[in-house]
Amino acid sequence: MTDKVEERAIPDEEKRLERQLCFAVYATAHAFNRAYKPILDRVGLTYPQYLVMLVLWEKGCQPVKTIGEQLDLDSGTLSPLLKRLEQAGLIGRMRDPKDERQVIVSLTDKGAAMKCQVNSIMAAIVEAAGCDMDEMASLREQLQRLRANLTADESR
Amino acid sequence: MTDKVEERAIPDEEKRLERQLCFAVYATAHAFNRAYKPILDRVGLTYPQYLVMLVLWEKGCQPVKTIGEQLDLDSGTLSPLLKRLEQAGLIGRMRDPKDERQVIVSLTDKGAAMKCQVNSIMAAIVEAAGCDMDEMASLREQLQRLRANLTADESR
DNA sequence: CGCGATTTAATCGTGCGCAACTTATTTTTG
DNA sequence: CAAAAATAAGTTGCGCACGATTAAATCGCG
Repeated sequence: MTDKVEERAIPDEEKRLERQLCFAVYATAHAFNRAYKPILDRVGLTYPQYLVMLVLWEKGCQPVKTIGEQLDLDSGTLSPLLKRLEQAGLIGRMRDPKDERQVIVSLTDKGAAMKCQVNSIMAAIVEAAGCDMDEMASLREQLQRLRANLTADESR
Repeated sequence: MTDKVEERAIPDEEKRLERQLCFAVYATAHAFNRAYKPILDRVGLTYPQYLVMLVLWEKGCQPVKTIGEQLDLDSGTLSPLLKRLEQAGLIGRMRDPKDERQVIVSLTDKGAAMKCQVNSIMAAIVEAAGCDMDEMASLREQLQRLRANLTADESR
């Protein structure tokens, strides 16, 4: 009733470790978000919007579908997000004449021009992360593997 | 020339790497969420709600503030979340008589009983992650360091 | 050719996550 | 002691995420 605290302090080492990994990913994602926020606020983007812009800067105009595949997001998330980017004058959207189901997302001049600012954004984050390149590469690879495992498992 | 494509494909090695790390964390967090979802659906919890329950199972009843410190969440996130857990009959909330500003969150019998189910939940995720313990420990440590860097930088 | 199945976006409802603000209760301090 | 500052929780507004549904266009198969 008041104190059943005794046996729950260290339930099981392996489970404890697992908890900390999933939580570490969760909390680090939030920390990244917070680190990006003040920087992205200056250019008027949210972090997911910035990711979409990165895709467009790198790969050029493309349908909503392929953006979603690269970012692992569906139309339920992307449609309103893209609408906001369009209202901000950074992207344009038009139906593909070859396949009217698809909406091709393209950069406006304003959106393309914003690419110049990406250098200072990334530099600020790299500094905030405080990792050397080897560390970053190693961490990224491990996360990619973990993510692949989790995603593969999902299909069962 | 043909170099033009290469130049565009890899604008700058360091920046490209950074993009992949922040995105890797972002996407892995989503992958964890999706991996947990079908499992947690069965017990009627969301992933953040599960994290709150983990804190309560481990440390016992405590004020909203300390839950927030451990999960890095503020009252704006926790208040409605705790309200839902209360409505689900898993936790209770009452003002601390010693300091009426604080609300002490406690487990109900139903909430405490749910702890038994955590074993199968964690086992399923560990299997889905497909990592051995060393890998998990290493990854967790790197993420904790990264998160600490990002958070420390924030205060500047 | 026609009609059902599939594909692509958009919409809706729910639940975070967080900044900004509000309210209530200490705590500090002049 | 009383006014001001600090603290804890809740509320509001906005923007993701995502499941479920809808609508339109295309594909495929008889």
